[in-house]
Amino acid sequence: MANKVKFDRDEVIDKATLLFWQQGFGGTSMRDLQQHLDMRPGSIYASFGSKDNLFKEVIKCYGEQCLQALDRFQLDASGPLVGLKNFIHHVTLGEEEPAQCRLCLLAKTLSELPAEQQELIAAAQQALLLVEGKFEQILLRARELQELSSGADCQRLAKWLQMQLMGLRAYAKSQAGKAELEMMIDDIFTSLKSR
Amino acid sequence: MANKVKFDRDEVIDKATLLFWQQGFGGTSMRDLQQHLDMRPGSIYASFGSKDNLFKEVIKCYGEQCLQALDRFQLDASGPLVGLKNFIHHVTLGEEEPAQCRLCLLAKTLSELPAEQQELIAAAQQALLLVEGKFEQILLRARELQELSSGADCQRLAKWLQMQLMGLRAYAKSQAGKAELEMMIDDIFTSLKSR
DNA sequence: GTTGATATTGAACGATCGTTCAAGTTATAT
DNA sequence: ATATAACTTGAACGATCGTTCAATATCAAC
Repeated sequence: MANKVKFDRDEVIDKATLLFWQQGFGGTSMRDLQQHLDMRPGSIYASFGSKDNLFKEVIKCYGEQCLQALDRFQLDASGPLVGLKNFIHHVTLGEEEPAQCRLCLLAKTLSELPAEQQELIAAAQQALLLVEGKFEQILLRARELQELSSGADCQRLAKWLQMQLMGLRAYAKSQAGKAELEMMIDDIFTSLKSR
Repeated sequence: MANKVKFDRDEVIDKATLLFWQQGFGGTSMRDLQQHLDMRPGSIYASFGSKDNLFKEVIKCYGEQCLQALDRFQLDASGPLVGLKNFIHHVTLGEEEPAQCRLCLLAKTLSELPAEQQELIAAAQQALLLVEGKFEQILLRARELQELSSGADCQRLAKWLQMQLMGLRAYAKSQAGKAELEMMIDDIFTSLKSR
């Protein structure tokens, strides 16, 4: 059934995502990609056009997968805030991914790219906005279910949460203490509820 | 008085810091440095040994300058927490530095470097630890002056503050809204005091 | 089986990377 | 003035960068 000639685009993008995530955009060479994707340069360029374009697709897929993961954690949890907390646990302390991937790829991208790479920066910012929007949706649902006070400004809380998550994941790279991260996650939700 | 032959080491390191800060370690080539430092490769290598070593000195100086800035803001402020807040205002919203420098160079370095660059990573982590220690000192003084509750765990609060600052500066790169950042800084100090 | 379209291959391009070093320049001491 | 030490210069090295393209392999259609 599987087409042996034309590669599986999704699988290739997943592998590229992992590489870029671990090594950054600038730190990942086309030769790295050739090796890990098991593709020759001509094939990569025929399919994606350029390293920039491949990365743009990676960013887009990564953002979509974040949204999907948020939805998945919502379905599996007893309430919106619990689902949110499980998601945060997963991205900061989850162990299936390599250690280099504790940082959000989108934040890492914004941190790394110079101002000239306008298109890639915009792609990462756009993906982050979508995640923030999903946060807001979830928080709105939490407010409806009275997990948050009825006066909570969910848009503001979503921004706050996004900022917290960026800080948490950056801090995880500087001080790996698992127990401290757990405490901080608890603190984040405590401060979230008291607004 | 000034020696015309031997360059001013501090000035050179400051210029290198700015370059690395704006472009990252990997994104800054020796030729970039040669141009901005107005030094030829031989001179740079005679003085610093390698790009890695130059960067290690940059990291060290940057960390020390952070500590000095924290002290300076303490002296200029009416109280410890006000000085801390002014410092945070300065690093997230200060306009003398280029926009690319909103991120902490140390956090940016940890985000960018691959695991193989063990020495540089350790240098950045060490500098971050010193900053966190200074935070703790300041918070302890705030507790003595009853700006914090007598039961406040200042070591934990220092970690919390470090994490907040990383998040704030990362978020500043994704959503530049100045008013939102102001609000978030207020929120950080509100949550700080209520512990 | 032959044909035409489509996809893959890998050698090669010019540019740029971090780094080296022999030659040249400048300051100091006699 | 001259010798010595200290420092700077810039061409050049091999490696690697992102990318191209003519040659080759594989597919579907007749």
